Amino acid sequence: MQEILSALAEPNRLQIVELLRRKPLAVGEIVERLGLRQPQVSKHLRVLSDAGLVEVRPLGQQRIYRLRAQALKELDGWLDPYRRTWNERFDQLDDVLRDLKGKDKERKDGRRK
Amino acid sequence: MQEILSALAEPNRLQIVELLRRKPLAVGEIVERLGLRQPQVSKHLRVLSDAGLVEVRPLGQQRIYRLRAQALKELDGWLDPYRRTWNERFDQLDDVLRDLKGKDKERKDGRRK
DNA sequence: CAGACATATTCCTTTAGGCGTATATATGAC
DNA sequence: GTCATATATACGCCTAAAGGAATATGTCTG
Repeated sequence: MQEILSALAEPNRLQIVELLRRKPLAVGEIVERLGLRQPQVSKHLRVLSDAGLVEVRPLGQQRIYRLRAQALKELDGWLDPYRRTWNERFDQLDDVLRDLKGKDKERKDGRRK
Repeated sequence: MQEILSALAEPNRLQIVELLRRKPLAVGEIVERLGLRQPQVSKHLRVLSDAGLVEVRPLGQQRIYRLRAQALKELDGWLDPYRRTWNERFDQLDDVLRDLKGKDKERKDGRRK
């Protein structure tokens, strides 16, 4: 998860991922579409690959990269517990206020849950 | 989006977010639970706040940080187009092979990763 | 007011990572 | 084999950003 997030955190890599959303591409195609230099694209693809976000298949002398759904599903799964939370009451601040003060202080502002 | 991702890419910050998933916390509580030093926690919270991932409310001399659902929803929304894709056929490689070669050569690479 | 507590900010050092250039590796055509 | 093409890797440079220590800011109590 950590690896996935830091892979996506780099702007050019995020662009690559979004490019690959449409369809798998060879390195050279990514190079020309993003206007980056070939070595940087290869390096970024390496990082994305290590993070499990893309996979490669050779086709002649070129390498076709495509997205791996699994990695994105992992990210999606990470969001799961948060989804549950933000549908309930997300402003539990008042509860915490009570926790922190706790010792039956008076509540002069009159706020309640 | 970019900002959200790079904020989450830092391991300690990701931990802070996961801590705050349960309930809002004061800075000092985060410090003791994560075993980090107070200035670093404040700095990380600053980054998270700039990215819109958390918000603060003062409570006496402490500051209560809590998650902002909105930011996570944004991330969730970013995944949307991918969700659609990975439910269909995600392995369009063969299509692309045909596109690139145009003629049907043999297909026996068989190598993985 | 002083003094405590909680948090934020500043300054400095160190490290991680991105970019550019050059080069290495691999495959196909001849 | 040589050459061309496609991609990967290595090396050095440079900037962003993380960590540490000290200090500033802010708030409460007496």
